[in-house]
Amino acid sequence: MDEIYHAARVESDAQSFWDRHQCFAAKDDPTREKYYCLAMFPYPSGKLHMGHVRNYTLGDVMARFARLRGKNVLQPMGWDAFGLPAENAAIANQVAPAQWTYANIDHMRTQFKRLGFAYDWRRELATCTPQYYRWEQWLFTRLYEKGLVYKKTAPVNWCPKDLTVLANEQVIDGRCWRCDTSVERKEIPQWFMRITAYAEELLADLNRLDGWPEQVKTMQRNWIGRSEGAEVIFGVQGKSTPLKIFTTRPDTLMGVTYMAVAPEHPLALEAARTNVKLAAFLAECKHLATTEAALETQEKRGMDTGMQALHPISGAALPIFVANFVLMEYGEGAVMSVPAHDQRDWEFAKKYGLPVKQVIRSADGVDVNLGAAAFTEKGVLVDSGEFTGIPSLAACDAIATYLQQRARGQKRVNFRLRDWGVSRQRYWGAPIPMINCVKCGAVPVPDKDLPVVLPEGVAFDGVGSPIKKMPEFYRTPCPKCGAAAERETDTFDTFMESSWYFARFTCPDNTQAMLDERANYWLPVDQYIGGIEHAILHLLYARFYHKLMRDVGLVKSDEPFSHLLTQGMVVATTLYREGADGKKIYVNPGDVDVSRDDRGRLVGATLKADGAPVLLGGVEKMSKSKNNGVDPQALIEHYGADTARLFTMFAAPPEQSLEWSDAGVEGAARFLKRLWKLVHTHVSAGRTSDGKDAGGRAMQGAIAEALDISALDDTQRTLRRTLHETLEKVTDDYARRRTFNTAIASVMELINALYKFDDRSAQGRALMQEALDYVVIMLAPIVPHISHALWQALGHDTAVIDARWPSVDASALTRASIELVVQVNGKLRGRIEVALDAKQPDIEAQALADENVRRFIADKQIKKVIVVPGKLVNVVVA
RNA sequence: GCCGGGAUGGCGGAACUGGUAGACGCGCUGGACUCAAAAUCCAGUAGUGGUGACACUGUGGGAGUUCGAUUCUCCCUCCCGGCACCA
Repeated sequence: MDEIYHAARVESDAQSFWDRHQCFAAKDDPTREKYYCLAMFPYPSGKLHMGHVRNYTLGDVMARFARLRGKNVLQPMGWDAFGLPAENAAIANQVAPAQWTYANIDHMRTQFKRLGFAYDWRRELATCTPQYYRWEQWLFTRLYEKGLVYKKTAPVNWCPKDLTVLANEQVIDGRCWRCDTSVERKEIPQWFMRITAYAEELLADLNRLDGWPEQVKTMQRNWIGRSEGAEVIFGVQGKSTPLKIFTTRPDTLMGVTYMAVAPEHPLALEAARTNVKLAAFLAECKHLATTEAALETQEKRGMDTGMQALHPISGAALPIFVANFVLMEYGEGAVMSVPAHDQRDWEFAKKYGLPVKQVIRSADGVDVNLGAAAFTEKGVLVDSGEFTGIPSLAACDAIATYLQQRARGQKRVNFRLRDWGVSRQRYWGAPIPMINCVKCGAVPVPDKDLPVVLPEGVAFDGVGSPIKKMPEFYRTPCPKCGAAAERETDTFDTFMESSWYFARFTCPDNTQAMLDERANYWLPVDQYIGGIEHAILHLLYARFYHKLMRDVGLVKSDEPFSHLLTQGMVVATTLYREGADGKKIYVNPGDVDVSRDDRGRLVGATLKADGAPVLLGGVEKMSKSKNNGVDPQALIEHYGADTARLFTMFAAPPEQSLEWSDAGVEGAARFLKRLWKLVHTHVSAGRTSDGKDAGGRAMQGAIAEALDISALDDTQRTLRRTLHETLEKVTDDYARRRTFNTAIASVMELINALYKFDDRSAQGRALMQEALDYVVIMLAPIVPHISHALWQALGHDTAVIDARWPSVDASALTRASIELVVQVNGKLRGRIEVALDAKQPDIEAQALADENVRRFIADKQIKKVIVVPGKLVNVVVA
């Protein structure tokens, strides 16, 4: 064993050992308990950033821990390879998206390997290959046959100057990010997946996901947004088509004073044909991005259409307004407005001078002041005809029943969840396998013609998708009638690929089917790890997809991920300069020199290239678009993979967001050096007699004699108790709490204790051997390379990855006495040492005898004494 | 705007079920070793007062529950994530 720790050598040795022995090639083995550990696969953006290192180290730690506990582990890796950044890179660098993507994958794969992750690389997949996306196309056509896929118009962000569809990310303050033109909403036909058909099940099954964080389940519940209420049908004066709405408060129906419809609603469009001012208002409403945030924070505005709705019970005529906050794709594109009992309606009514009619009073008789705000609580109905005097809850039922009997409405459950729009008017994605025939309509591509391959060698001019200008791609005969037809040139949302990759990893080599029986051995994923930013969209779509695959007979389980760990984001300060047009040009933290105040806070930064200052933005998620990712490459090259892994695990608990700073890495490196030195000192003290090597040659055999627990002295016994207490804590931290930072801290404490334990006796060395063996195993999931080397140095014939996690020796944990804290009125005043089995009166007496405690009690009267066994005594005085 | 989180020394964080606030690490200060530096080792390190034992204050701000609150409840401030076309 070398005296000095050489990370680079140790790491390449360990990695070539794992390679040589195919250590991480997962084999289906129904006789063994399987453990499928998966970290969300990366988008190949170019190079790894710190968020990746954190994410994949977490996964690797859990996979390696499971292996030490005897599980049959699968841990694969692949690439979420379709997406917008490849198109941006294509425009910026004149390189085809495919070429750019594959080059990034190659680079990032090398970086992954350098970090020593225990992946089964034989299963690697990239979603941009036809071998992968053909099955997604295949499933889509199955779902079309089942009626779970349909086409309808939906709005997109449209730049009228560039004549192109923009992603939400490309709309900045309502304007196109390239040309600054005000963006418009444009309705175009798009494909949808009927996720709403699974809304009830997606909601209900959250209750069975015991291994998921409560906050994620809450977010998904709120997103699905199940609400009970009623559908109400209002007549429209002079029209045959009624106005249908949904409300969660049918009890307030008698308080409706006006109706509000979306700017795209047929009634609005009709009214605008003869009303110039209204037409102008509708045009203005188009200049709004498609995001809900933009919708909810804009000024609420409206305009009277001049049309009248007819109240379904009273028959009263109600004005119909167009309102910019009502959206066509939510529900029916229309709402009933009750200003007295809904705050948004109240504000709108105040603004436009509409009547406010109270129909609910508070149940406890407190006066309601509608001059100040709406009264939104439930209560008792007033001024509501035959429903007057009924409490809200009962009134909801009564009114719904009344409406149903007259065919003017009914009880209904409504979901906030909307169907999933999967069409993208972009190039770098999986082609949607549909053909549009003038005669037959939309026709799915037959199985024998799949996959529909995306042409890769394309020229990219930045305006629209290249395949929309390639007749050789889109011209094709109709599979049904044979007439000339056109392929769909839109591609799938990239969430499609990431919704089923976890299943494909179980059988990536199958060229005949999407999945096979192997999926049922490995699925569901036992541990899924990924950023909290995916709490809703990705995780909900993946759950939906899993149920779709189940219902076409591909998998047997109901849910894809039994345990979920949502890692906090790695965040960093953003740095930028303002361009000539006022737009922010983001600068990478690696390209600047920073200055800090004496408290270590960032106060300024200058660009290395020109020495001139750059501006400080907020602290945000590390991302490509904000250019605030920290490149871990230099860190790995300088200190090694183990130090990088150790530091990212030590810096914060996994679920917490982590603001990156380079400080502290040194401490992780120092710890590994101390560990190495400790083992080296122990090993170089020589082998036991049965080790038989006085000449210092490499050899097999024990380094220390067998441990005889009964022969230990007090100091040795104390150390052994510390060792087993540490093992107990670390095991719990790994298995239950997943707080690897505290596990590392405990091992650091143990190492500090081992440094102080200077005992060259035979039993002292035997104890040191046990301690070092355990330390190496406890650290092996986090720093696998150095552990590999140290395990061998400690005289083991087998590799540490094949070791078994040790068990706590309960007998080592016993102690004769315990320290209790003594408080007076809740403040710490003393400590006492009591026997483990001490009785309460004896403990009280001992506590009251403490000198400092008596000082604080003085002549005051003792009201009571609280004894918390094993913890403390609190004396309460008057 | 809505939904979900977060805030603890100079810094990252610990305190797991309401029971010793600040484990572990970084940084800093002093010392040892060295011609010197680096590395390493030892000691100290929340603030204020005190030579000291120790005392008082202290977990974003305000109120409350409790013998006892970083932890539970209510209100507020700021920060972060998501909001359906970034992934």
